[in-house]
Amino acid sequence: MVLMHGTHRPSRARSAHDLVAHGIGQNIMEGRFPIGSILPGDAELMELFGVSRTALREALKTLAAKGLIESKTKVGTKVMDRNNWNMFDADILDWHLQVGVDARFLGWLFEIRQMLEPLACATAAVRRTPEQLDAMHRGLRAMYECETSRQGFTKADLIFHQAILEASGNPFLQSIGSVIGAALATSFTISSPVSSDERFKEVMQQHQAVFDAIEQRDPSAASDAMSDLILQAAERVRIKHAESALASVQIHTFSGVD
Amino acid sequence: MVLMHGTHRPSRARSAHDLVAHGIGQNIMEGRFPIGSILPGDAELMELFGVSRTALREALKTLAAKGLIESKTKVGTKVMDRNNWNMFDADILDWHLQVGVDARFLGWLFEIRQMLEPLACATAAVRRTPEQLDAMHRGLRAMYECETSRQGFTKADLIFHQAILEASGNPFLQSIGSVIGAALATSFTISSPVSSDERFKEVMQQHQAVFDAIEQRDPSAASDAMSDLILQAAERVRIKHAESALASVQIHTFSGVD
DNA sequence: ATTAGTATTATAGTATGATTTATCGCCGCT
DNA sequence: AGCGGCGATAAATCATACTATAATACTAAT
Repeated sequence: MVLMHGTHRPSRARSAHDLVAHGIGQNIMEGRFPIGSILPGDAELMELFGVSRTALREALKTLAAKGLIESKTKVGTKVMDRNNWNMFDADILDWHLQVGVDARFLGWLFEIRQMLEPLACATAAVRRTPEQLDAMHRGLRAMYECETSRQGFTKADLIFHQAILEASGNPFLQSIGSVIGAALATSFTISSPVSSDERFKEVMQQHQAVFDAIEQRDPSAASDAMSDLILQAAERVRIKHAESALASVQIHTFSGVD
Repeated sequence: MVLMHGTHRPSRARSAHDLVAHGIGQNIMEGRFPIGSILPGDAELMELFGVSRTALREALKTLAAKGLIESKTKVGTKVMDRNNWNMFDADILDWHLQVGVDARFLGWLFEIRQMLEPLACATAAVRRTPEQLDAMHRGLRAMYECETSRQGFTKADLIFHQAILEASGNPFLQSIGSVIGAALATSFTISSPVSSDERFKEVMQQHQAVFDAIEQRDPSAASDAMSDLILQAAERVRIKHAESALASVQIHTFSGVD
C-alpha cells in the first residue's frame, strides 16, 4: 500500500553529483538496484546519468558515507544491507518519502518519535534556557498564524519540535530533526491538521500543553503531553493498531553531568 | 604544519580519501578547524595531506554527506554547526572517541541509550522470531566465555545488544548499533566489566534477565531489565548525578502495523 | 550620493585521460 | 585436491584543463 507518492519537486538546478546521488539513492529505495547486488560499473553509470567520472565518484562517495553502498576494487560497488544504512540521515529519509512510504514505515517513524520526543521534552523542561523557551514560543505562534496553509503549518510545527530538541541539550537528540520532519511531512499529507477548525484547535491545544509544561519546568507533565500529542497524531493516520503491543512502560532515566 | 598525526591504531592500509576524511574529521572534532570557520581551499588541503584533487574532493564529499561541512562556490568550505552533524554516524562517533570524550558526552550517550534500548527490548520481546532469539543467545554465551579479555567481552556485548535491536524490527533502531558500540567501548575503557569476579557476575545477571524477559515475551519486564542494566552501567562510570533530573517518567507507546 | 548594472576574479565544480593498485579467476604445478 | 603464480579487470588515484558560480569591486546613470 503506497500512502504517499513522490512529490517530484522541480529539482531546481542542483549540482551534478547531487543529482546522481539522489538518482542512485532513489533507485536503491525502489529496489531497482536490489540490496546485495552489484550496481553497474563506472563506465555504465557515467553513461546512464550523463556525467563524468569525477561527478559520479563523488556521488558514490556520498552514498558510501551514508552506509548505502560499499566499493571494493575488482568486485564492484555493492548495495549494502538495510541495517548498515543510516536511517537518521536526511537524504535517506527524503528518498524514502519520494519513493513512497507505506504504513509500516510510517509506524516505525512514530515508534521512534514516541521513544525520543517525550523524554526530550522532559529533559528540555529541566534544562531549557529562557532563549530556548522563546524559540519554542515563536514556533508555536507561527503555527497559530498558519491555519490555512498546510505547508506553512508543517514548517512551523517542525520549528517548534526542533526548538524542543535543541533545548534538550543532547546533541544526539538535536540531530534527529530530519526524522521528525519526515514524519510530519508524511502524516500531514495523509491527513491535514488544518482541514477543519476543530481539528486545528485540538492540535494546537496539545502543542500548547507541551509548551506550558516546559515553561513551568515540569518534566513529567511535558513528557506526558508530548506522548499524548504523538499518540493522537499516529491515530489520525491510522497507524495505531487495535491491540497495542506495549500498553504502558515505566521508564527510568537520569540527568547527564552538567 | 602537519595536521594528520597518524597516531592510534595501525590503520591497516586504508584508502587515501579515507585517511583524509578522518584527518579533517578529527581536526574538526578537536576544534582545530573551528565550527563556522572556512577551512583551507582545495590547493592548500591537497598539499597538507599530500593527495590529489580527486582524493581530496571525495573526502570532502564524504564529510559533507555526514553533515559536517558544506561547500559553496566562491565562499569556500564551511564547517557546519553541531546540530547539522549526524551524530548517529559511525565515523563521527569514532572521531569523537579518538579525540577523547568528556563526562558530558558520555552522559549524552547513556541518555540516548536509556531512551531507546528499553523500549527496543519491549518491542523485541513482542516481535522476536526464534532465530533472532537464538542470535541473542549466541551473544550472551560469547559474553560468558570472555571473562578474561576486555576486548572480546566488549565485542560480544555489542553483538548481544545489536541482536536485540535487530529483533525490534524497527530499521531506525537497527541503525543505532554504532551508538551503543561507542558507549560500550568508552565505558569499558573507564571501568572494565571483567575486572573482578563479582562485577562480572553482576553484569551477566543483568544481561541474563534481559534475555529471559525477551524469551518469555514479556515486554514490560524486558524494558525494566534493560533500563536497570543501563542505569547501573552509567553509575559505574559515575555518570549518574546526585540529583536525578528525571526520576521516573511514564511512557506510552504502541505497536506499529505489522 | 545612491542605486543599478556590469566586469573582475577567486573558488568550487566538472571533464578527460593516463597511471597505479588491488583483487578475482584461471592455469599449471606439486 | 590443494597451493601458488600470472594475467585480466575494475576501481583508486593522479594530473591537468576547463566551466560555472557568486562575492567583490568598479562604473555609470539617476
